[in-house]
Amino acid sequence: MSLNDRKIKILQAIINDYIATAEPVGSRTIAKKYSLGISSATIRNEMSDLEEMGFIIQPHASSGRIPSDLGYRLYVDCLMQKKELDKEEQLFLQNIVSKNISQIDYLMEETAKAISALTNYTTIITEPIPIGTKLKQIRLLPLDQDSILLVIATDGNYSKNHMLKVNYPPSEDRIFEIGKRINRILQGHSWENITENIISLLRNELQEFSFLLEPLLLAVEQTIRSAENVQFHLSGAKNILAFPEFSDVQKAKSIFQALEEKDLLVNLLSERSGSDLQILIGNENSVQSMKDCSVITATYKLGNNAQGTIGILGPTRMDYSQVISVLNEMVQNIETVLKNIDQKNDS
Amino acid sequence: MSLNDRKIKILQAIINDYIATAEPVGSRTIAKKYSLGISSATIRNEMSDLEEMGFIIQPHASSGRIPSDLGYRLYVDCLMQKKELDKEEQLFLQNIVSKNISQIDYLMEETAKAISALTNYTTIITEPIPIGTKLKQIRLLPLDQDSILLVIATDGNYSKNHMLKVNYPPSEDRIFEIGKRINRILQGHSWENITENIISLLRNELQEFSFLLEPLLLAVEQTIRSAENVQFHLSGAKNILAFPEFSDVQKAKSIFQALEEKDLLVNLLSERSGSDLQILIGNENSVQSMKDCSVITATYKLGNNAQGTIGILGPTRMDYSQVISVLNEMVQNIETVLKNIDQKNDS
DNA sequence: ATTAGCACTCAAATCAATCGAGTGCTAACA
DNA sequence: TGTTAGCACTCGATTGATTTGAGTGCTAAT
Repeated sequence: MSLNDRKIKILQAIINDYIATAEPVGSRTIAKKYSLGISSATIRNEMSDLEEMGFIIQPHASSGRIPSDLGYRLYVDCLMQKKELDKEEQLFLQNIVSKNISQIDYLMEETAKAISALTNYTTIITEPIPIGTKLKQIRLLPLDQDSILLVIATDGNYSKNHMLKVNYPPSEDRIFEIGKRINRILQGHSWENITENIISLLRNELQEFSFLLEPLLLAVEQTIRSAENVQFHLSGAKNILAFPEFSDVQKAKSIFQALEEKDLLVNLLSERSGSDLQILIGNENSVQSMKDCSVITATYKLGNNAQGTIGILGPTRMDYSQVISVLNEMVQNIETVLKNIDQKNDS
Repeated sequence: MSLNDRKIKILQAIINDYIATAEPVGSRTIAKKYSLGISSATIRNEMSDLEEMGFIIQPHASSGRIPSDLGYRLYVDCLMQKKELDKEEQLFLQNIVSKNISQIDYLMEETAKAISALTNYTTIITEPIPIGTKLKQIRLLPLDQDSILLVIATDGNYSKNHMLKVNYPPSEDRIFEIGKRINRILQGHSWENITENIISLLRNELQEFSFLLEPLLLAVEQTIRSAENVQFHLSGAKNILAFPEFSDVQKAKSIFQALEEKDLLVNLLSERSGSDLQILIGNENSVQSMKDCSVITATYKLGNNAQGTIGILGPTRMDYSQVISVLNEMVQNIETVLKNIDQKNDS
């Protein structure tokens, strides 16, 4: 018994139909809707073979067939035809990137929103930055009579501001000056690097403004920690409720549950096989409560060894070809922009 | 027929029981669980009266009673006893605030998370800032050979950074210098205020770095827009799925739908009657799909005329007294910290 | 005024009957 | 030998009848 051409056509018909309707597909349906030139009886015979080979499943004895994980796997690996995004969709995605170049966390947040809006699936993006992040610039800017804005920028195009309140503020020039000194001392250091030694250096430099020391260190720690943290963006979780396979609240809830566990999702996105585009179908992913879901992940590279992952999560009968084109398009957009930045940095 | 003491005791029992179980409450249940010293028959008579007065409803002829919106209203206005948070909960909430003073958007995000974690309801926070936001400080910081960090701070303790990429960067000193000039020109202006006139001033000052002009203006616009935008934080939406009243996926979905419409929620939170704490029960709120929900909102004042709102959304049978204590505690925490800041600013 | 007692109501659970989409198998056919 | 018409069969889903039980309202006795 071999996977001849006809069997493949039938399998493809089943998968297409099931992706569209979420209902088990019967032989008569295929005979009528897809003009394969053979009768439903013949199709039945072939389907029986396909089931024996493990590509399709009969949920119960007198129902139609649905694709198995293996069936989807074959589909994804061999049968699926690439879909081109139309101009409108391409522009939509390109716009998201080009409008948010200057702030990477906004970019990722908007990317997640855009993808889930376009696909109606759930989007998860991780934005990892290598550990050992170093301080690049620290500045103090006078704002009010008694507020100072502390700006901390680190490796990896990351920056964060902190508002410091002071009762007896130094003059503007002094503030700049103090900022410069702090910068001179801390620049280039990672958090682990900031020893008692450096702290006492700071204390010396700050002199009469020693009350700034504590909030300063706190802010530095927070900034580095949050730069080193896997930044994480999730969007479109509610889309899950739209799929009939999750019309059981219990199922929906267990997925929402999983979606709130950041560590679990980070793991899910990093289950990878070196390939840029990875497709995990049903039980292939390790999260038990998501065995009816597929996750398609793509990595985008920020140059060096920093890379992030975009994952799209939907029911196993998701529209793989659409998702893949969206991912490809988006990764390409992001990489074009970020490589651009990186090349410049390397020069 | 008057609302005598006994009727009130019975109503209270019904509401307490229904809040706990989400099941219609019968006369026998009350007779057994709450030792009111009267028989179920008497309770039945009283319940009949309470129904006639509109405080309770019989979902169908032979079922127990559930509180009506009016019943909850009476409960909330008169019957409910205040609940004190325990030390642990207080500390938990205080910590959230004290750990996030320096960045207001983080503070609100974390506040929303904390409240929904503590109450198991859904939390919505708006953080409105009066329009006509003015630029307070603009600075350029050299970062790399070819990246410049543009820092823009506005009224209302708001600031945002933007990464600028340049091919032929000026020297560090020049960068500072240009930043200062830009600052001198733009400081104190609102977006509407930036006329052609000012732009040409800028163009003059920038001279050979005129290529900075466009990204600069774009960043200024973005920052002001996002400062003036009602910042918005939503957390714990998935909690909705845990309540039996929303075990119908359709209902859950329609609520999730509403929760994604920012404008609608902003309206919901601003439906107010001047009072600091507002409770909208069931149909009292204007959103049709949320007629089975109650929303409790509290305003926190940032001094002057800037104020934000924290809203907690749950089923009408939510634990009003818990939610109110959490809100009071949190508003107090936030105001203490922010008033502190504001007093200093006014000095 | 309260309560025991009882008839009554109605949603929910249970069960049987029916329906129909779909299958597998067989025999006939090209 | 591969294909197909035909038919018996399967089983989930739907429908309807029946039972159950929590709860009520009313009445008459206390």
